[in-house]
Amino acid sequence: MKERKFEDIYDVVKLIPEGRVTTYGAIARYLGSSPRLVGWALNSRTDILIPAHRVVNRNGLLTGKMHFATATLMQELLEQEGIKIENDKVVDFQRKLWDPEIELKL
DNA sequence: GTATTGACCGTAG
DNA sequence: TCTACGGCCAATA
Repeated sequence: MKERKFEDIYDVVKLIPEGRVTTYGAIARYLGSSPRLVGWALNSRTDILIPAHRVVNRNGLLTGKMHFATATLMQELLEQEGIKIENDKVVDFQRKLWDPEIELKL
């Protein structure tokens, strides 16, 4: 795979099914890169259509909500998919967690 | 070309 | 338990 890590990140994020969330670290580990690349990729490439609202940090906290059009947009989108948000945090986060390493199994 | 930063994570004190 | 620091890759100034 000669694709850049960026392309891989977008590809993985796009593969996230509705009602599921993933973490920066999970994607980074799956791609063999560092979590910063994931967050930085989304922030620099917001022009690309990707369900970035399904990507949260290790604690299930919506850290990147501030980067969306509105601080509540991320929460609304997640709730729209059936994910409950409480205090800017994903409820049953571990259960809704979608890890590429587990789901894609390499 | 060098320095700093970024939507993070893990370990150490 | 909480706080602080390093690591990783790429982009911007």
